Amino acid sequence: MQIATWNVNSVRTRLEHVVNWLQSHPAVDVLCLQETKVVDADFPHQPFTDLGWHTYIYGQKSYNGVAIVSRQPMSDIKMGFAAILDDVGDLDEQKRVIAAIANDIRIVNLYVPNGSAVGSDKYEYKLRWLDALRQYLQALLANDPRPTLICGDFNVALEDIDIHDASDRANQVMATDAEREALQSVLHLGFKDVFRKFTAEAGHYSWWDYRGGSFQRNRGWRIDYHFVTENLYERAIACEIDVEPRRLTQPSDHTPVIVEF
DNA sequence: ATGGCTTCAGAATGAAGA
Repeated sequence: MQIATWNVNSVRTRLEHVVNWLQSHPAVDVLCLQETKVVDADFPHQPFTDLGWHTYIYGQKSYNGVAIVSRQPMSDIKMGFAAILDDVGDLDEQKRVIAAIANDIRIVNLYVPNGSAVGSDKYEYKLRWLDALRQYLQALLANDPRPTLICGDFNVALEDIDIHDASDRANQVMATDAEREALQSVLHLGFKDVFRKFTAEAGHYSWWDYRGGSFQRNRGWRIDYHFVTENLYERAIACEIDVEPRRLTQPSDHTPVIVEF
């Protein structure tokens, strides 16, 4: 089984890229999308359903939004933190969480807030959101201990080797100790970075800034992940970043990451 | 260089992304 994650930076703008990619990667069973940037009523279901695929969406106007495209029907679709947590305050106003089950694997598709700038209101929101994610996953695993995968755009580089240049990381959003600690608190529930089962060295990235020729110079960040419970970690046989879509004209600034079990 | 691109929304001296 293959599961992929891809922040497409607008599913409507990237529709042709996404459909072509799925058609050229027939072994991918489930594709988790982030930053769909479209209200549910306007989501372009038809290009997917015409090819026999199933779509599960949780979107909003202009910003954020997550979706899952699956070759087979999925079950137990859960939108937002409120599907699990009682009091989520303002944390579901931005649509960033959708979960479902395929092949007895719980797949949680996430778009973690960016945080804007260290110390800003959005940065504080990001840290608060990650704490809610920890509570959400703790409750989810307690209610249902099946194999679980969380994937998506985490907007945090876990280690210095996940950044092309970490020298100023204390001042850089996605790289600060507080963000790493908040994400590690999530992972301490029992999740492991499956990419690192197969690849130890630096220089592998999933996002490159549109500006300054960052992709051509490979000045990237690895911020898109598959984190899996121990049973899935043992079952994983590959985890790869597919840089090819980043070479296309009018690309997303992120590229897909695929895990295979 | 509070920058450099790109998206959406809607008409901005914009907001947000990362």
